[in-house]
Amino acid sequence: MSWKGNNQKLHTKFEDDVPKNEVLNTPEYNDEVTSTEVNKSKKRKRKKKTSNDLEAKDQENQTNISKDVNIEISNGNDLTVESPNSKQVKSIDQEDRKIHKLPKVNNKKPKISTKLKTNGNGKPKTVNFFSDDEEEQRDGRGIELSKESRILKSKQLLKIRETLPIYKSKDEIISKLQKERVTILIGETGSGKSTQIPQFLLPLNKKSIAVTQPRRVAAINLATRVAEEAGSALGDKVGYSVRFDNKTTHHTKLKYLTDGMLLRELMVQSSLPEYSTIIIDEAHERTVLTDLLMGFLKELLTKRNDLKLIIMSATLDAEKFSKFYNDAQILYVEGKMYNVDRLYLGEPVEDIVDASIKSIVQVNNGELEGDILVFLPGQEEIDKCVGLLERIAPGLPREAPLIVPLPLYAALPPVEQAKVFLPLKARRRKVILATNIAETSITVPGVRYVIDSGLRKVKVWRHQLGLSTLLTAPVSKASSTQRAGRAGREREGKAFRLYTEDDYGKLPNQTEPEISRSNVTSPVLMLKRAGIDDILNWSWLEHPGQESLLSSLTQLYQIKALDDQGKITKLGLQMAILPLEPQLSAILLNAYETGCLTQVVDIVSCLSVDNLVMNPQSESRDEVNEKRLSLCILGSKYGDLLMLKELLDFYIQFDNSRERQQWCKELSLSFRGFKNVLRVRNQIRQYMIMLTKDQHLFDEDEEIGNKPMDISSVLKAFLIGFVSNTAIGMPDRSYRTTASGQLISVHPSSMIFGKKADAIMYTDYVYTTKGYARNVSVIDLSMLQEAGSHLLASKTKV
DNA sequence: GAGCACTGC
Repeated sequence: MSWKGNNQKLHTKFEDDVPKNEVLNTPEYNDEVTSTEVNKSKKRKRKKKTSNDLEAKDQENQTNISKDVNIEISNGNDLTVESPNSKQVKSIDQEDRKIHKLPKVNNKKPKISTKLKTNGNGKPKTVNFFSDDEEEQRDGRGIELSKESRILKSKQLLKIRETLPIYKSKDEIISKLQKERVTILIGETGSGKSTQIPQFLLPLNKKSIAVTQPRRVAAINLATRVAEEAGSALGDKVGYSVRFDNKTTHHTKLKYLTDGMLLRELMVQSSLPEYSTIIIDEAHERTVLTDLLMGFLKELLTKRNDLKLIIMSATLDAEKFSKFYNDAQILYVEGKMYNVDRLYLGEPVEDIVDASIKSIVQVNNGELEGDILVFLPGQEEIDKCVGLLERIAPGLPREAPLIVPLPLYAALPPVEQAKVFLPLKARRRKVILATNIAETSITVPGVRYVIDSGLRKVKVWRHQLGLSTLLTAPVSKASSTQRAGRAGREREGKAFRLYTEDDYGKLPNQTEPEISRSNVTSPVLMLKRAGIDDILNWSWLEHPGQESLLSSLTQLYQIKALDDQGKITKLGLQMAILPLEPQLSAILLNAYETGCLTQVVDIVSCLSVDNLVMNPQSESRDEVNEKRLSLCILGSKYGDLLMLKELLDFYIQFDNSRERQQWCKELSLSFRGFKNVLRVRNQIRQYMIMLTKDQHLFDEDEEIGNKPMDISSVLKAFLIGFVSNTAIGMPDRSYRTTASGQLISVHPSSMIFGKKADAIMYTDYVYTTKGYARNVSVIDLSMLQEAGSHLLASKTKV
C-alpha cells in the first residue's frame, strides 16, 4: 500500500493470480505523516496501561451475541486491573464559555487482580456470552445474592469506582448540575458518566431518575452493573425497562430504559410525573427517537419547574444541544482512551476490497500482536474480503501470525457473530471485517489496529417517491474518530485510513441526523397524539423538512389516523398506542372490523422481526427455494404475506424446540427470529384486547385451531395500509406503480418472482440497482379499485 | 434473475 509520504504505488489490483510478493511488502506506513489530531494527541501525556474492563465496558453498549455459544476461558488467565492515572475534568462555564480546568486530583492507583472463577475442581468455568434473551441472561448471572453479599460486593466495587476520573470531581459536578435545570455533559469513552452521574444524583432526587439508551442491551447491562455498585437487587432501587422486559418496582429510584420506552411513557402521561431528573445518554447518536425525546422534553421543561434534564454526549457537538436548550451549561469530562496514531493513504484508492486486503497483509506482517478490525460498508465487501483472505492466508510468510478472517454484520447468524469473541490459538491473528455494527453496538476486545474504508451504507427515504434507497456514502469525521478509537480501548493502537488526509478534511464534522433522512410518519403521529397541532413549527432539534412532514400528514390522513382538519381521530389514537408503524396498526384495526384479526396479527408479527426469512447460502439456494415453494401452497399462489402466515403455522405445530430448530435450518429461517415473532404476537394480542376491551378476542381461534382463512379479507386489510404500495402488471411482465407510474420489479427473493400477476401489493420498495418491490402479494384489480377509491377521494381533499 | 447499514416500541 502506498501511504502519504511513501513513493510506493498500487500497481495491480489484488487478485488470485497476482504473485504473492505483490502483496507481501514490508509495512511502509509513514509514522511521520500524522494528522493535526494525532500531533495534538501525541502532545498529551501518555497514559499508563489500564485494563479495567468492568468500568470501561459499562460505558459501551456491549452487545448480545448468542446465548448458544459457550466460551471456555483457560485457567490461570488472570486479568490485571489497574486504575487510570490522574485525570482532569474540564467544565465550560455558562457565562464566559471558557474551558476551566477543575482541580487536579492526585491519585495513587491500587492494583487489583481479578482471577477468573473456577468450578472448584480447578477446571475453568464456562462463561455464557451476551445473550439477548433476558430470561437466560439473568440465569447466566447466577444465583440471586443475599443482602449481605450484595453490600459486600458494592463495597468492593466502590474501590474501583473511586479510581474513575469522574469520581474525583464528584462534588464539583454535583454542584454544577444542581445549579442549572439543563446540562450538556460531554464525556469521553470510559469516563464512567453513564454509571456514576445517576448515582451521584440519587440522594438528591425526591422522585425517580430516568436514564435513556438507544439500545436495549445497553439499558440492561448498565442497570445490572449499577445495581451491583449500589448494593441493590436488580429491579429494587435500580432497575430497567425495555420492550418485553421490565425490571422495576415502585421502589425503583433509578431506571435505565430505551428511549423508545420513555417515549411510550410520554404518550401515556405527557408530564412524566414519576421523574425529577431525566438523563438522555448517547445523544450524539442522533437517532430519531432521541431527537424526538429532546424536543418533547424541551416543551416539558416549561411546564414542570421541578424537572432537571441532562444531555450526555460523546462528541463535541455540545453547542447545538446547548443552543437548543437556551444556552444550557456544558460540562466536559475526560475519559480514558489510549493514543491512536492515524495514518492516511498518499493517494485515493478505487477498489476498497483490494486496498483492504493489501493493508491487512501489511499490518499482519509488520505490526506487533493485536487484532485487526476492518470497517467496510456492507455484506458484499465483507464476504469478498473473507473469501480472499481465506485463500491467501496459508500462503503468507510463516514469520507473521496466521490470519483468521471473521465477518461481522447484523444479518449474520448469531453463532457466526459470536466467533469474534472466541480466543484463538497462539500465533494467530483475528481480522474482523465489520460493518458499522462494530462502531457502536458491538465492542470487540483485543483490537489494536483499525483499517477504515471511510464508507458506510445509509438508507435514505425519498418521500416524493415513497421509496427508500440504500447508498454507500462517506462517513463523518466524528464517525471516523469513533472507528479509530476502537483501536485504543486496551492499549495504544493504530488506525489506517484508506483515504487521503485531504479527503478526511472534506468529510462533514457530524453524521447527518437520522430524522432528516427518514420517513417521519410515526413521529408525526406521536406528536399528534401528544396534542401538538402545529407540526411544522414544533421544537424539532432537527427539522425534517416541510415536504417530508406534509407527505407524512397525507399518509396519516389516508389511513384515517387524521381527519380532514388534521386532527387525530379515534382510530389514530389507537394506532399511536400500538407498538407498530402506523400503517401496520391501521391494518390491524381494519382486520378487527372484518373478522380476520388473528391471521393478520400473525403476519404483522412476522413483518416486525428482521431477518426472519434469510437468504440461503448460494450452494443450497435452489433446494431451499424449492422446499419453501412446495411447503407454502398459499404463499406460492398469493405471495409473501401468506407465506409468512403458513410458515408461522408450521413453526407452532412442532412439539419441541429441537424440531423447530431443525426445521428452521432446513428452510433457512431464523429460529431466534421466530421466538421473537411469538413475543411480538403476544404483545400485539394484549394491546388489541386492551383496545377492544374484549377479553376473549383470541379465545375462539385457539380452540378451533386452523380454521380456513379468508384470504381476500386478509389482503384487503393489508391494502388499507399499503394502498399506495401497489403496482399494475404490464404485458412485458414488468410492473408500474399506481402512485407514480414508476417501473418496478419483483425482488428475486419473493415467492412470486417470475410469476405473472394483474396487480401486486408490497410492503417495501427499495432502490438498489433498480426499483425492487419486497414482500410482494398478488391482488385482484377489483380489490385495488375498491381500495383506491378511498385514495382518490383523499387526494382531492388534501 | 438480486443481493440490505443500524436501531426501537
